[in-house]
Amino acid sequence: MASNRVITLDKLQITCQSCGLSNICLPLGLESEDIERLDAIVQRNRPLRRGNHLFQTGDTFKSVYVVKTGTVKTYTQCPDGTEQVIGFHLPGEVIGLDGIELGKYICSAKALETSAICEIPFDQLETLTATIPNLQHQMFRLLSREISNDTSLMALLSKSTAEERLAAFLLSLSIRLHSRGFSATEFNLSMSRQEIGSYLGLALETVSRLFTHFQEEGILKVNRKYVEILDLERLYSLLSQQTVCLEKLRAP
Amino acid sequence: MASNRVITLDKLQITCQSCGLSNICLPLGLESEDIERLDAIVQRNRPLRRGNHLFQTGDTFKSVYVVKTGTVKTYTQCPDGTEQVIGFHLPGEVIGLDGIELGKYICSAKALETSAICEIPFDQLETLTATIPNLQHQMFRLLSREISNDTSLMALLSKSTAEERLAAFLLSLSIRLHSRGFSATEFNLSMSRQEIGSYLGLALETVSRLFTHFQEEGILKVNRKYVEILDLERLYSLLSQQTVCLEKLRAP
DNA sequence: CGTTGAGTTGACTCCTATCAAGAAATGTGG
DNA sequence: CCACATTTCTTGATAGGAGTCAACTCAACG
Repeated sequence: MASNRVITLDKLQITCQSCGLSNICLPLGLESEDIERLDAIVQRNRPLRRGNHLFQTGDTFKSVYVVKTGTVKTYTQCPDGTEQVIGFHLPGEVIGLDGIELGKYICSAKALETSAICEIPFDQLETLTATIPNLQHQMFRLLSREISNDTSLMALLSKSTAEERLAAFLLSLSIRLHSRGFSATEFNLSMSRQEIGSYLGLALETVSRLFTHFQEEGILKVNRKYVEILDLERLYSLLSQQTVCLEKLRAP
Repeated sequence: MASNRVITLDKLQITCQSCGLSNICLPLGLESEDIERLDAIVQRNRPLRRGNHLFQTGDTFKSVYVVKTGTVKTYTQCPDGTEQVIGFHLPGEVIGLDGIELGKYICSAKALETSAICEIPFDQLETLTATIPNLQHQMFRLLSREISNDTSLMALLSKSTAEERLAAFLLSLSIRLHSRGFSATEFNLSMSRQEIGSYLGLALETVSRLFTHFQEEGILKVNRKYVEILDLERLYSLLSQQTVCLEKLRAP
């Protein structure tokens, strides 16, 4: 069942640039003709501008999406009107998997900055997975990873202090950006303090205070949205106490 | 692709009593011969006694499990030794899906009381899903549901007060037990205050205080592990404010 | 019948939310 | 390009919810 022609990372990126899903398929490898078949169903829509929605809560589930560039946040609206941020999705990450169960999206997805998104019609993907065992396995892995990530985040939210949460958040961003070829130590936050707070279960003022606190400690250099991590070790050490190992915070 | 012979609930339960997975497959229906094939790979091991492990963190992932009777908790060990409860799994619910990604379980699963568990070897299941499109779809749905549930729980943990958390927890139990034919208003808690607290991100003392508080309010009648919900409406109204709709808390 | 672990209750402290005001950046229209 | 409006961010003061520590009760079990 294992592929006899395993594609290397470089080859894969060239062959299937359009869809981050290929990265997920990598570990077991897919035959190049299979990659072409996957590539064939991937739609490249025009870039999504800041503030525009990819889908909204309740929309009929039709596709999963892969972020190519930019950042997308997913969120739900609480009964009282406030929004609850579910996640931030960076390049290479997949959105919309939670819509499979009920056939409609249970959250909304909005671009935080101009973002290029690939769309993969799910019925076509399912047809493909049924005929490519490896792809099916990678899809299961992808879904399983989502579950693992959520589990880690739940642990973080239920156990940790504000300081630990923000440290974990920054390190998660660092790791994920680095894995996509960006700098691990300096980046622009595309989300507001409010959105970070909502995601981490903190008030926006607390987030703001922690940024200045980390800066005073010499751990960060913060200028509005621009963050530079000066002392990665210290940041890591902040969550060594109770927090589940960060390996699990590594995102899709 | 849709089945021409849709199995009814009764028929299904008789045909495939051994594995709760069939309940998940219901919505789209499976042909009875397919159900037999699914049934054939399900292993019925001897019951797990209280305190015994189904698997532990780091064990090689081989199977997913379905609780038939009893309760199983999943948890991880924090670096400092304390345990973080991930979930409580009631009859009909599936365990171990988070192990797919890395090929090893990322949490431990332990019986809270004597429990009957079905084991489904995952490689065999994958072979089957590749040849039964409906089953593949149901597996995707099952994984997607896990993600949705986790999302709801994250929202609960990051936004809600202790009161809302415990109310949501009790209602979740109520709904899940009821859907399996048990009473929605009275049941035995198979987990300790400590474990509830860990799951909800609260101190055990807080959980205890809330139980007495709910009792004083006439919402519950509590006797140690035995809980009777006297006023379901009031319990619901406690989480109507910010909490994401409970529909999502309904578990696997 | 003593021992052990779970659960309850109280007192106190601390973390973080909330309220409020000001500063900085961003956007808009003339 | 500049003044004004708006949003975002920062910082301070205050209060409340939940954690922690500690003592006590209760049930289970040998």
